[in-house]
Amino acid sequence: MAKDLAKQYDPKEVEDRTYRFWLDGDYFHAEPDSKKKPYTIVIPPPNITGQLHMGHALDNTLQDILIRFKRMQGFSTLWMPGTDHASIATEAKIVEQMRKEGISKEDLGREKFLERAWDWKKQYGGRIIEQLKKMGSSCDWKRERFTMDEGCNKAVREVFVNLYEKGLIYQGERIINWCPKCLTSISDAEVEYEEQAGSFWHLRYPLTDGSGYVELATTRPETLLGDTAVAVNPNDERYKDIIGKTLTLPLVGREIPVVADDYVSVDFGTGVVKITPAHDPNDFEVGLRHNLPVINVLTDDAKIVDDYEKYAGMDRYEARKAIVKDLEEGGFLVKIEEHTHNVGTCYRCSTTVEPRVSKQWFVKMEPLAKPAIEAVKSGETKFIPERFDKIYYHWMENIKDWCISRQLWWGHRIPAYYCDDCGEVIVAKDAPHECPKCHSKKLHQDPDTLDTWFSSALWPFSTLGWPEKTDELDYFYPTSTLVTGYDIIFFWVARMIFSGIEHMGKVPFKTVLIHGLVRDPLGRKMSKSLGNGVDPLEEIEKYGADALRFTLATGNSPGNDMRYLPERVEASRNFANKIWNAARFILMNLDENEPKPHIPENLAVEDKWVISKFNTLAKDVTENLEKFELGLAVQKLYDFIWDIFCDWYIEIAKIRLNSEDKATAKAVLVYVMSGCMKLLHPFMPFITEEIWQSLPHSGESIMISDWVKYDESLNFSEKESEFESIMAAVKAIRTRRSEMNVAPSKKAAIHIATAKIDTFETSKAVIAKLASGSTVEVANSFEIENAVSIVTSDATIYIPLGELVDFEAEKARLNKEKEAVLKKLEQTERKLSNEGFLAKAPQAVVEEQKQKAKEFKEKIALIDEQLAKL
RNA sequence: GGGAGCAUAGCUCAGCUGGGAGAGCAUCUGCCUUACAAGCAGAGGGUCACAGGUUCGAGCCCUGUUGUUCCCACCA
Repeated sequence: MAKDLAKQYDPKEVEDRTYRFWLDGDYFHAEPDSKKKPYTIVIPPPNITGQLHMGHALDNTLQDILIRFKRMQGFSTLWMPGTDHASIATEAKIVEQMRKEGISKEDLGREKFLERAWDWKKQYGGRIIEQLKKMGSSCDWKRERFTMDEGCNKAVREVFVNLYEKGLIYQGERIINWCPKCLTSISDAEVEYEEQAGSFWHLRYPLTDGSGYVELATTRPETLLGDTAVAVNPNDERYKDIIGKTLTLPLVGREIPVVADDYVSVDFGTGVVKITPAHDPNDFEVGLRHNLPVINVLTDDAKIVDDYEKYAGMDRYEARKAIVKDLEEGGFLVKIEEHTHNVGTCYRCSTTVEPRVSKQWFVKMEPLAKPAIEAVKSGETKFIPERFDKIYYHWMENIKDWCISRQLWWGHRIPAYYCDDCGEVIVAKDAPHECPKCHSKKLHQDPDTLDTWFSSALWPFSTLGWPEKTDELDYFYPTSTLVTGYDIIFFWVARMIFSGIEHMGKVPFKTVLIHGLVRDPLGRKMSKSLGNGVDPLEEIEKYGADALRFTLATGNSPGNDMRYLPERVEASRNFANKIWNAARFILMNLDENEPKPHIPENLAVEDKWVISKFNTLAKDVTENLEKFELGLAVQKLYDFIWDIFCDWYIEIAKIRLNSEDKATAKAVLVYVMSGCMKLLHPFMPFITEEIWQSLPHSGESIMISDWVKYDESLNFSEKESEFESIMAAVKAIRTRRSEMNVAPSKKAAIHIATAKIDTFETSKAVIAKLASGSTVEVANSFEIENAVSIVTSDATIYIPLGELVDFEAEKARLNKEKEAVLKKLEQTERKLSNEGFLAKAPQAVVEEQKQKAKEFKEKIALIDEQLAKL
């Protein structure tokens, strides 16, 4: 940053250059260091298919703020980066791409398909990493990982085998959620429920003995083909005598029993439920209890199977229409009601999922969930904000076994092998050469892959080298803070917690900082289909990365959503510009060999005021950051820099820079500016580095400089309040002049009558400069004609503005002012006359009120004095 | 059906353990004051959703109501 700078800050000129400088300096890299304490964050690995969106921008801004803060505090700070293979999302994209070329997965074959997927990874996997760099993210890129790299693969196999051997992974024929479009099973967590308008078809099934009909209602008439029973509540008087009888299934002609089961509620619908064990999770359970056959009537892609000639090949909704029509014609349809109900959809493609019985691999959850609940209850892992505890407990306590096998090719292949001769199942880290039971060499591996979240669950330790015993694992695990959105607590956070406890014996992180979603100005989720997403890269291009980061950090409180408004980025950009210009001003006043930042001797009152305020700021910002109140911290920095430093201190410094005493003022400017850059650095890394480098400094980079520490000896509270008297006078004069429409160019003499002569005498020049005074005189009292009078709590100020003075207006104004003060005095006195208040309120609060009452009374006296003169 | 969040200035939101209501944007007035018009100085604007309660004192704590957003839950 040279001294002859542009009036406006140009982020484009600074950002890439500065980022390269950091990389060249290797400042992002962390090593285990016994002399330092570790601070670790693992990045939520973005999908290789992904492009940076506002959610990433927020998430990574928060992480970078914490990382940079802790790095400056002297921790050995590791931010572990990487990407996720995102099995289902990536596979879907590649299949889609192939479809456009007219090729199917089967055409290509597994091996070729995987080659293609790896090509995709090579081509696009790095894209989002480059985008994260644009944000200024200080990740340790030397340690970048991928969920399907060799180390992670090894960790996955290790975990699978461990859990299998402990009996915590098993294979079973169960009802699972099936996506007919993705053609794979998905876990419960991957199903999203949405309310849909549907119908309730009332049907009647004839009793086989010809004694009548049973009426029931269903939302899915097409599943009738797979009905193997009808159920009623055992206590339902209406149906007591048909329990045990059989019905003839319409259209199919199969005889099915009437069973009694508590699952059926007496007061819903007709009290009769058709049971289709193959296509409904509840029915499946009922089927188990009553030993009912399971008849699958749908294919992989949700078409009717060949067994039902008439409907074979129809898709489930077509079949529904045909079946309803046939039921109607056969006299089995009683009526159709409108009915809204929850329909499960695939979280990736939004297709309605089809519950389906199939053989899958599962993780037994209960034994894993228990210690994971305990870890949060005991405070080993803390959620911020705390309310997410409850959500977590509720999920963990009601968790069902986790279906982990996927009928996909892109992912970690399940390390299970089957003997073609004897059917033995072998689960092993490495492919076995022969069957341990019958020594056959004819083995084949399970074709399925694992749920993407299976490998991300291991991320906090697989990235540190587990299952090897590495120094990194020893030093950086458990990690310190996990930063993520509330939308993936179940998918990821919960699973990392139980995995960490199970495989490492320790929770994976101490704190989980939860943030909300970034929404559009109308409060809607940003989405591709709505087209309301804002591209962070475009915003960076337009306003700079610092402005974007500042916007996302400001006003963001943990767990809450925020709206992204263009005006706010603009305001942030303006703030960056403000800082830039403050720096320009300071630089143009510095000498070639200006000393490094220090606190000089002979501080003036305003110096002590600003230093004391800055000292308090450092304390507040540090405390806020330590409590994860990033939004509060950044707000305080904004207020200090703009209001206290720029609008007051720099303006005052202008006087001093023309005087004898300029060295002190320069030193204070440098000290405070440089310190502000440090405190602001975690939030706005680029501009702060640029400015810090151009100011006198020691060290290579601001990002590895020492954090500002609060220093009790710099707390000048008396000088603060002294200077605040001066500020109050300046503000009061400005307001009066403004009310009277006096141009700032019109200077006027200022006379200050006060008991605090020394205080005001010292700051005469300041008052003259900031309040447009031609001269400033201070005395115990003045007798001045034709003057405007202004009363503050410790002074009466006269400004002879001759012709502008309107005595009637003056009188009215003074009376209005008196009125206002009287009201406040009344409030205060009411408190002070309350015995409860005097007896129970803390002494300090009472004293404060007494002091106020005194000040109000003094001010009223001064006003009365003025009124008497008019 | 269960649970949670939110409701503060025209708009978007802060307000950290209860002690005299804040910011940005927008509006109005006056300023090119030698860092910044992406700026400076000033002004207006709020029954802190509603109703109770606890307390000397409530935007903040408790109860209820209304509105709104979200999460969880297999009533066919």
